[in-house]
Amino acid sequence: MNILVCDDDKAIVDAIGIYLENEGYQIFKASNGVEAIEITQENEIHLVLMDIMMPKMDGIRATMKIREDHNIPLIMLSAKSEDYDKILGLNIGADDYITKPFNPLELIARVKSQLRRYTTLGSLEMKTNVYQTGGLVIDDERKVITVDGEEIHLTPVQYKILKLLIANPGKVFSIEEIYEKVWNEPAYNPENTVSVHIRKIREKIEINPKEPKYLKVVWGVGYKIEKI
Amino acid sequence: MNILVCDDDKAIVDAIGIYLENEGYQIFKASNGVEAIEITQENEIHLVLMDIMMPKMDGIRATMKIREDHNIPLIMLSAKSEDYDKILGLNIGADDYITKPFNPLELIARVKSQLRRYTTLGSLEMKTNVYQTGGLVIDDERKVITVDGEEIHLTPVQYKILKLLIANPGKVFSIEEIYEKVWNEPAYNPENTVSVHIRKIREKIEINPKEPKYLKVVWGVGYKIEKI
DNA sequence: GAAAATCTTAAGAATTACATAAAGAGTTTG
DNA sequence: CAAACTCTTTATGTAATTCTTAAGATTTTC
Repeated sequence: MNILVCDDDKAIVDAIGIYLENEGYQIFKASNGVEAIEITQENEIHLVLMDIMMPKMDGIRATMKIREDHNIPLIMLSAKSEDYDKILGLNIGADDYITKPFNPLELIARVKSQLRRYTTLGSLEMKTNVYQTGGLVIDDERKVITVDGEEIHLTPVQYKILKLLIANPGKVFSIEEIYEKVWNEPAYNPENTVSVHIRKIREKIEINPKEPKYLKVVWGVGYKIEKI
Repeated sequence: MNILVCDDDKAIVDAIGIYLENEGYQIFKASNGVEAIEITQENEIHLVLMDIMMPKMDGIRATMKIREDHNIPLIMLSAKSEDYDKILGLNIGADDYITKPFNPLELIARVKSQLRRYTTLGSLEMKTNVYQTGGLVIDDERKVITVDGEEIHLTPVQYKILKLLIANPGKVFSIEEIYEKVWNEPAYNPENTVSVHIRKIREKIEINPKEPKYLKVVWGVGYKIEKI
């Protein structure tokens, strides 16, 4: 995420820059409105922190100018704590207003809040939880499994075992581990039980169960899903 | 635009209500978190103003709960001006934070700022509130359900269940999930209750309830509406 | 290459989850 | 306040899944 920090006081720009870089953001710096506009035009900026009082072009006019072309979140930053300025700033298109001096943690929280809204809006629950290896796909939200595009049906236990394995592709799970993770209880005599389920899963997902392509045994250790 | 104002101090709710109604907004009022959640579920709310300290359920928990289902702008409103609370509020999903006492003009400016962002961003969501799959259509605005053009009648609980499922087509919901989302309370012994309602819904929306076309069971997991 | 260990396969019994019907409790409506 | 409707509970039937048992096949060990 790229953030533009614009203030004529270089010390403030640097300080904010350090806080935000610690959070993993990429920082662009400007010291007046003209520079800020140029930077937004030449780079993909995801959020702007804009001081109001600046030489050349002040933050209010710069904000209006930026808003002509961009819809990114913009937080105003100013020593003026008078309400009139806040209201003006918010009315011309700022998304938030922070008065100096400010608590760095609050600044970061507000930046994150704006970015969260900007990036996740409309995509509430876009996490689809899909695991895949080779032609084997498992959609955990819809509880649907497909092999080479063809939908197959697994029973609940079979599904849980397969999901455990495919969620950690390549990792070998012992029979005890599988039993405990899937059943959520200590394994009593899991060998046969688990192996029967493995068999059933193979019947369904493997073209040739004798030579499994996905669900492989590791002799004396356990089973794994091959990472393809 | 509908705005929910939630505060246990009725005087504040009314005052805010007057300011916002003057701006042309429709106001909904709640005096604690539980009421707030109910209102967001039963009405189309576009913005929430949420106090933090309230009886029954505080604003922090109410915000988290609302965020599970809704992505609308939410402004926190609190006498606590300590930074910690601001940061917490913003981090759990609030879009803004205003400390009491506040300037009404600032409040309005922040409300407008949030709504501007919410409505213009991503051409937001001319949410039609009409869900459809195959010949099954549910118009949540008018609360009307049709199957192949023919209108059918569902009871409130049946309606909520069906809406939950069809709003997330293909997604499987466990019986517990259904119970908790629809009844808004922890599931005590939901199996029978839910399955009876499922039966009733099927009687009404399925041509042949024995072989449901829309409302399918996923064995050992839950129910889903088939995405057609 | 034989013995031991590990894994695979099959089928039926036991268990669990779901479907359905019907009755009683609670709620709303006229 | 009675009728109608809705929701929940109980009981029973049905279908799907899981477990157990046990024999056969494969791999490893000595």
